[in-house]
Amino acid sequence: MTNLILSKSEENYLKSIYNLSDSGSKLVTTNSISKILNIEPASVTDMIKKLSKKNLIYHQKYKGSKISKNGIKIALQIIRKHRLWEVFLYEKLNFKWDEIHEVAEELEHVSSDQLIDNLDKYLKYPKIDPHGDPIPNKLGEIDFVDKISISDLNIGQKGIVSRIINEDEEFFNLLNKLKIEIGTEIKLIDKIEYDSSIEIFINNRSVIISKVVAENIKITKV
Amino acid sequence: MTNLILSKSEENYLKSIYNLSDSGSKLVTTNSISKILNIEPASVTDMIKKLSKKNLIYHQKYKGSKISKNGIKIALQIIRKHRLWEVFLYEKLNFKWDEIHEVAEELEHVSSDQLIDNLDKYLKYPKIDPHGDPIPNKLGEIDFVDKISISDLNIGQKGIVSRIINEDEEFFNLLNKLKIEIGTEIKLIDKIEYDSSIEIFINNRSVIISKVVAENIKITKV
DNA sequence: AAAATATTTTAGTCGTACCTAAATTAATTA
DNA sequence: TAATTAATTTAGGTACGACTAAAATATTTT
Repeated sequence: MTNLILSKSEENYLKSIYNLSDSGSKLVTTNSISKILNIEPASVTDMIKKLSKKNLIYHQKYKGSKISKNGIKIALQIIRKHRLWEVFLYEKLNFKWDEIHEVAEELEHVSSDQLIDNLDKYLKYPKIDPHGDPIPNKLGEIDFVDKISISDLNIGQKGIVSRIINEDEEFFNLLNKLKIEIGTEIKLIDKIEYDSSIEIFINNRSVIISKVVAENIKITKV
Repeated sequence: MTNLILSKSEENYLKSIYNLSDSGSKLVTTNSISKILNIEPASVTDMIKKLSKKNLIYHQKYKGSKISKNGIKIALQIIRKHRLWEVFLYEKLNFKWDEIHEVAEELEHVSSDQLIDNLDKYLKYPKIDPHGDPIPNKLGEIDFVDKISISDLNIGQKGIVSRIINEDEEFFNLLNKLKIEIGTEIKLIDKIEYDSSIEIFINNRSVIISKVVAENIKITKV
């Protein structure tokens, strides 16, 4: 039951369902899939039936969908491809950090195990992609490092930037200006109650960042 | 009229029509497309209508199809992508010579100009792919070096292997055994009338190769 | 708890890209 | 040149993956 071939659409649905499911634990609603894929709910229902029949998800009418063991396995392989291609685009082809996602969305559907294994080797078996997201290995094993938002730190605590969530260019420019990248050390100076913005110390100076920005920069404590 | 987006199928048809047309000069029959793509003639007729409507080919009922200026332009871009990916797979990912075609067939349909331009740069603007086929540049310009078959040489004449046509593993193994690759010098010793096989001198020894093999090894005269 | 609202599913369509069977046109052979 | 054969097109059908409109179910509000 592992070697079934999925269409590009099926792969995209499965990936989205996995991403919405909190590593496979949560029920996923039809509406949430509809929103993330920009496809009408009625169409989502159709695909849910298809994926159910293939035992990639379990579906209870009007309740929601849960991704199966095998579904997770396949989703992780798609995510692995996506993130390896992102590393390739970023490191070898000099794509900007905010340009890689879109192209990787296409490359991830090219189906060749040899291709992805050789690419992995060529890139020296990277553990994270340029956003800081972990790359599953060939067996689907993945490092779940628990990452917290900057605002979860206590005042005075330090952390290392380990994941940057947002993908648009504006955000990318802001990070560039602040010289924030994966690996940058951050110290929380103060939380401003008024608008939930926070003051942090990076690169030898203190700056204030908004709540939204803070939420999109994940860190690991040191 | 240049920036229309084509489906994977449309791209495959267009590429096949170009390849069958002798660089755009010859009329291409519905049957020949059917054979090369392994698609029934009736289906080919459907697609011919579609491509005609988009002015990528000209079609005369019951006569044949001719690829248009714009069709050639697009076909050459697809071929460019295919060959650049072949270079990448061969040189960077250590694919074998006979393994690259299939994967490149998929990669060629990934649509991103930035991707292909940066790949080109990364590969140092290669002029030929691992089979010896010329790679069109960004503008669609391509080196048409006239290549002849070994059997077109006169006895005693020398040539350099410049293109290897066949793609299967058996043929690859044979070439490996004979140590024939792109760049190898070949001298024609004799033509054997009986079965049209030919005797050649390579790597300091003489060998006899069959008509079929000879036809699949193209050379340039020295 | 009934009514109103939101979510999900069903039913019926549509374009794409393929198919088979039959009709039409072109090419070849007798 | 007439008959046969081959190539091509037309007509009608199918699976996929999307859609809209309407029905069914769940949730929230009054």
